[in-house]
Amino acid sequence: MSEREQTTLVNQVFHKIFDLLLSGQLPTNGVVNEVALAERFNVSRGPVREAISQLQGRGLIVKKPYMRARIVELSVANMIDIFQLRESVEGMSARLAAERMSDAAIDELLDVYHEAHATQSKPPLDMHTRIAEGSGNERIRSLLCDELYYLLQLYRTRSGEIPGRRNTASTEHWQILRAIKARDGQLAESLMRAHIAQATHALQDLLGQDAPLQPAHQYGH
Amino acid sequence: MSEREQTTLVNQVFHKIFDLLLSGQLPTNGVVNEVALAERFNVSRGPVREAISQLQGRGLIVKKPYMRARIVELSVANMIDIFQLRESVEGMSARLAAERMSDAAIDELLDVYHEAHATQSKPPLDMHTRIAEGSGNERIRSLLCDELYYLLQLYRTRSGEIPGRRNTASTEHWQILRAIKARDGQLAESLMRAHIAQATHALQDLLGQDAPLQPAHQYGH
DNA sequence: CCGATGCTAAGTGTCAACACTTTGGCGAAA
DNA sequence: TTTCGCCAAAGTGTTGACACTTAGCATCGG
Repeated sequence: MSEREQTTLVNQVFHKIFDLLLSGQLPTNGVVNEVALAERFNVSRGPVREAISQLQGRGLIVKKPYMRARIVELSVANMIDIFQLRESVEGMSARLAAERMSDAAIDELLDVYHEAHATQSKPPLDMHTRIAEGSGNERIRSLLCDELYYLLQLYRTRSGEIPGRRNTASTEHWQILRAIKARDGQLAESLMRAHIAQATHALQDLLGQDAPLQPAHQYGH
Repeated sequence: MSEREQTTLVNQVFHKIFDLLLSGQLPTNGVVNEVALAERFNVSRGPVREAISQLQGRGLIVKKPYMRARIVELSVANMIDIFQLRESVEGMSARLAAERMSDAAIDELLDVYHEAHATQSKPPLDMHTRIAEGSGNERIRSLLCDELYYLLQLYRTRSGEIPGRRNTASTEHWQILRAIKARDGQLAESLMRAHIAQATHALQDLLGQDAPLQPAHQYGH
């Protein structure tokens, strides 16, 4: 982590702020202070401003003109929104991957899966990433891997995993990969959607009983 | 349109640059010059920088660290990417709208449709926007109405409408609205997806024969 | 005692200047 | 003549200071 790209401060600051978000080390309340961060990183406010702007673009921070920036509410309701979005987009991603990935890439993906399954260490996110890359649709890949990725990561470290998922996820992944290998786009899409919808339902159950970590009001506009 | 919000220069500059993009008045090549724009608008480079950054976030401009920013390639291949993304997301949007919109909102939407159909003037985009708002999923609404909206608008003014669409679009819209009215989420999703997939196929046919306006290479990564 | 009004400090938006990188063209060597 | 490396000019990244807005607090009137 020490040898980041030496390009542009903005990127470095972006990741530093993100690391702070992940470890929960941001000022007691959810507010983000530009000058405080600038001093903390020994840079000017410009890069910090831009980094915050990018974090806003990725939905991690909410900001209105002269109001202070606040880190996004990670309410269950918000996560349901995100999972519904993922359900549709990752479904399409799987379909396209089944139709367009090269045979070599599919085999490599299967190998990676077997390794991960054997050691039980690899996070399942990697498979979703690879499928998105295999979709050949840059717009979809960017949405899943560049935009939503950070939000998901933040949610996972803040709220922990969704209960009772990890067991079933593995077999679901296997089925999806088989569908891709068989070049069955429709099936791959259905399986991927069901895979994510299951997590969504777990979240909806959570929402039914009580808010887990934070209040569940909208962040909305 | 003259009475914009008087908030923050960045927003004004953002829209001014976007208007320039729409009318094709950007320096001969596709490059975007910060200082030139700053002088043109009589503002400093800061706001222009941030506005460009936001345009980059919305995919209208591509930029790497020290390289000049360039306006995005509006190739047919890129548009296919976007339409595939829309197919999945707007499908989900229609499904959620069918399940969650209030009866009053649905009736109002039907009224708007009838008006538009009578005068034949309103752009169909408005219906998609309203359905996205009706989905109750802020993340999806934002993606469709805040991010993709500008790209679509830019493409339409640059490349014109997709041939042979406007006739069939109207009846397709009507079917989708009926499905929503009937609270049939599955049907609404299928119809919406078919509606957009049809446009996608028209684009793919275009891609098959010749690139219409601009070369069709990837804007990649 | 409680609520509204004006004030002060903190924070954000904007600006102009400085530092670094790229780009395109010129000249020297092969 | 062609190619490689250097150099100036243009453009982007970064900085610190200034202008404006908001949030919290004290004071005042009810």
